[in-house]
Amino acid sequence: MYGHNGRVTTEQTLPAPASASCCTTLTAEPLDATEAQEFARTLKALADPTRLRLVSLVAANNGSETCACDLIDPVGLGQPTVSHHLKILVDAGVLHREKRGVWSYYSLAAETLERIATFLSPA
Amino acid sequence: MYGHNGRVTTEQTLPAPASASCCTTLTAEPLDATEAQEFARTLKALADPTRLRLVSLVAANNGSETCACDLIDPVGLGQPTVSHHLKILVDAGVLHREKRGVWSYYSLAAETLERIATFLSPA
DNA sequence: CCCATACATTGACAGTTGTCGATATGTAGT
DNA sequence: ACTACATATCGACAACTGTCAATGTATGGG
Repeated sequence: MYGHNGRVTTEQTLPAPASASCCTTLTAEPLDATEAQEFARTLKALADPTRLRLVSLVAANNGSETCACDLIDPVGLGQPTVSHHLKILVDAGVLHREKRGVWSYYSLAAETLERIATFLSPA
Repeated sequence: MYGHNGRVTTEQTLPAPASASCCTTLTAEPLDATEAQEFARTLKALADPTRLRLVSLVAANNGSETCACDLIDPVGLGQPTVSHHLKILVDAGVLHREKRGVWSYYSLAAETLERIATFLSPA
């Protein structure tokens, strides 16, 4: 996989955030195994201190665009490691990536965060 | 640990959900490493399909109390495994445990869910 | 006192994850 | 073409995780 045609921008490894989970909430009714797995996947992407910091850095920088190079120093890890974390966040639909020139610009996927937040919201 | 006085009810392995993070949100300003680690810990507890189902089962059963025995069949895993997951959820402050007689009753820690939900809420 | 029951803990094991150094890929400038 | 640079991918490795079978611990009933 990972064709070499260079047109990988804004990749969407997932077909979509799935349909059934549009209004599902954790505390309303018992989750079936499929819903559980789906939400666990997104939560897993967020459940890492480095990735939380990456998301917060991108979000805080909302006005101007954030490229990967701006994210390496703040988190204090190697470039491949940061790239790895960003991929996980993009794959999970938490961040969007747009390649332009040599740079990759990241932006927040607010919809996903919103969805998870309301999913977890009790009552 | 785990004293044998039978009065282990509502154990609180954590001193408290920490103070600084009372109003912190993911998207407002960059998280420092400590805040990130703290939220990641709670998110990690939730980032597993089995544990999500356990929480939803407990929450859905809000009226009557939920004992561990009621949770084993629905998730289809062994008793030790379920016990293990419940411990993780209790340690993370997502569930409360109250031992009474031979049974352990679990209830939702809505505060924690609320806190995480508002933390993730964008804008 | 003994047994059945409910739950927790232990030890083991495969699978996953976070990190790194090395390398590959692609872009832009000279 | 060559070089410089930004980013992604690969391969490796230690650490962590989810699961189970076996065992431990405590409670209540005879």
